[in-house]
Amino acid sequence: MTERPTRSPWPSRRDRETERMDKREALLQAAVRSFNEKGFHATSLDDVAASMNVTKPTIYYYLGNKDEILFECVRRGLVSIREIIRSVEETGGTGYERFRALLLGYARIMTEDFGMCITRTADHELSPESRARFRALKREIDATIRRVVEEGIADGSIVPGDPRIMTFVATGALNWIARWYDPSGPMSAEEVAQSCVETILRGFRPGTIAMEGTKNADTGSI
Amino acid sequence: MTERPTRSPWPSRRDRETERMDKREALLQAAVRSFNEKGFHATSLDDVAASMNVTKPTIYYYLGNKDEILFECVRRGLVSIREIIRSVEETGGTGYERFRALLLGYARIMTEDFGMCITRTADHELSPESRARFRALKREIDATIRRVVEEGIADGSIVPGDPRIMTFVATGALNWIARWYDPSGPMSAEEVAQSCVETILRGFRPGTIAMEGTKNADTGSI
DNA sequence: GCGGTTATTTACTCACGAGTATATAACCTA
DNA sequence: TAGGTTATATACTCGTGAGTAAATAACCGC
Repeated sequence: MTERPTRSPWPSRRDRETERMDKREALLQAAVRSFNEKGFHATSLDDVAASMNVTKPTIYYYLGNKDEILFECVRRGLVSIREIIRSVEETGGTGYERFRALLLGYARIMTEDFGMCITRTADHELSPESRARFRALKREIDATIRRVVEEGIADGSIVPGDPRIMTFVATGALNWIARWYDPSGPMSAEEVAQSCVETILRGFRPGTIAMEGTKNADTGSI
Repeated sequence: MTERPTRSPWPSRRDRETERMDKREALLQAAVRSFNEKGFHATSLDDVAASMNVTKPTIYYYLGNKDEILFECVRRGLVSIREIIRSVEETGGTGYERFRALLLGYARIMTEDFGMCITRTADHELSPESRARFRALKREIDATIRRVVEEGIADGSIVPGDPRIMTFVATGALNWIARWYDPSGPMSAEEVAQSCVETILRGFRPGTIAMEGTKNADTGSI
């Protein structure tokens, strides 16, 4: 997307570097799509390669072995979540407000390829080393969210309860999006994210006092 | 557990039949445990057999092929859920009351082997035929729960909203139990089930009017 | 247009694990 | 104790797919 003048037939060094990255990205995309669609084990690297009109060794050249590929996929998803959380943490506001913004970001990521890959990937599909890193990242995210819940309870903006369970319930409901959301379905990713988060926060019992709009600007809805 | 007098060394026909069923059950248990722990693909039937001191052909004798075994595991979990739902449907009460009882039963099953297997199993791990039956069962359960939500909204006992999303959020949060619950951890299955359901129903915003006890008798808590 | 680097392919190896044919043991019945 | 049925094991086949060695093509700078 960098604008350059009339393309020379002799690509510059920078072009070649970009091309290399593009190829890498394309292969990773093809891999994550296949992992999500058919599952990690049922995905053969031959097929992934073929889908991009190359052969298996090319995949090894760009991405490494199958375990490294899967780990890179979930890593990206988890890093996205971590970044969302980090940016929310900086905004300030009550625990509840931060929790809400954070869940919204989390939910959006769950509708994307790398995000979906996180919850579709079971720990034991990764090598022991990757698994340890995978778990560590998840634990870190979990701990951060839990802390926000605790702060919300402390400042009275979130209903009291067991923060561990509350975190699992909220993230569990969002993780599940990755298992049922269909981009070609009737709802957009953004609609799904917003309505899921609203439902989680609101609960099922009537009698809640406040009722926030579903589409207020501060959530950055499209 | 059936009490019989001093055991004869010549087993009756009935004993032999029972023994056969016991063996079948034991093998199925061994299989589902391994599926849950190591994943379907990483589980070899040789290992399952070895864990019960037999060899692979014995598994085929009692249980059929790997796909049939997995399907039987998820089938059992789903049938349990269906039965819970059916029994709740008969009790009557407001939509909310039935919804609550139903989620509680659902949550309990999610802490058990066959229940866990449901959410740990991705559709594509099953053969096309089993997958179709798996999906049909899940759809049926989902539709029933959604109907209860709709009835609750209609009778004013459940907060208004999109019943589809509400069902996915509630069941998603409970499905996730199967991914983090550790029987050897600090909380009992019953405690987990109750607190998760409470959290889902209550939501996160302060200001809810009623506050039900977590351990009232009508939920059949242990 | 030569030498070296970068990119990609062909053509393998190798292990693993599902599924099965066949033997055989155990045991029950007549 | 013979003959049949039930239960279990041995010892294989076979496909699949990860991973790699080695050849080769493409291209770049000089």
